[in-house]
Amino acid sequence: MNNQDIRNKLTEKGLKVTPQRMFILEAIYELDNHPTADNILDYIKDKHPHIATGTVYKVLNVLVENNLIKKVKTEKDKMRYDSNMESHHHLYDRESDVINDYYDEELDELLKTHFKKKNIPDFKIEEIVMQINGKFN
Amino acid sequence: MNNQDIRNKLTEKGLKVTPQRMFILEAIYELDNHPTADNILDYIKDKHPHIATGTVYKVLNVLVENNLIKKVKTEKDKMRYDSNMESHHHLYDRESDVINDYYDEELDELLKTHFKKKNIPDFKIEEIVMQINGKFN
DNA sequence: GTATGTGCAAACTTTTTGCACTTCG
DNA sequence: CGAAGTGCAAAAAGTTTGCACATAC
Repeated sequence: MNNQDIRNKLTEKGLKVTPQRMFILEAIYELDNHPTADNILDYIKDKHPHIATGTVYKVLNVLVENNLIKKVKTEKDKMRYDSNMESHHHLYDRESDVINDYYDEELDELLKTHFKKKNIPDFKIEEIVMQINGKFN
Repeated sequence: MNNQDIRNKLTEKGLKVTPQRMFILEAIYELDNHPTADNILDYIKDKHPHIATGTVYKVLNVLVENNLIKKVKTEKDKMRYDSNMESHHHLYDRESDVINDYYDEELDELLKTHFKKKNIPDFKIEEIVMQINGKFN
């Protein structure tokens, strides 16, 4: 993911390209382990000490609203952000609060078939995210 | 779920039975739609105006640690609590922030079979919770 | 040039903490 | 009686907001 790609992602959504937005998106792609706002702020502050905390939160909200990133919540309090917009699931370790992405096309196919025949009354499915809780070793 | 049942749940875990713990557990069973700490506090304050906010949070944490209830996270800020300890999944509507329980034994069986043959390296699965995002109508 | 974004600090919300007092077993 | 739980108020932690100034297009 180079600078031009990031720039394109913003312009595709009709968002103005600002240095802050570039840094923040870059940070989320770089910090691949579902960073918190704080992680992102730390990462950016090294190179660009003048960015404001409020700006980071505002930009993160704009990015979420424009489907460039996703919010992920764990059982800890902080909100975390996910740059991965493809269909994927999460392996989550309560103890360490680590989230890893999990891809499984066979599983997705299985779910698709299952929910095609098994209709849920009064509910229209848009997306299925499995949270697989357990322990890394 | 009567008072004696609730009392038993506490004693089984070796927890002291206090009025506050009774009210809080009762409230979570009663407020079945995955209440927030605030919902619980409101519900209890009607009958027992002297309960302290700090106590509610402390008790909720004790109940979670002792596997009497679960934390449920959404994309919103507040933590929510689930009295349902059986294996089940969640239907979640982002817009209204409503969570409904979803039971599907056939699905659970499917998942069990799938993950038996599909081993995830370096990870030991303890529990699978599906968050099915979509819209209620 | 103008709409939009940013910096900063203050405020807000949710949750935690410390400590004196109370209660359960 | 002693260990554990509660109330209260203060504060911590995370996030949002308002407004003057700056910048992208």
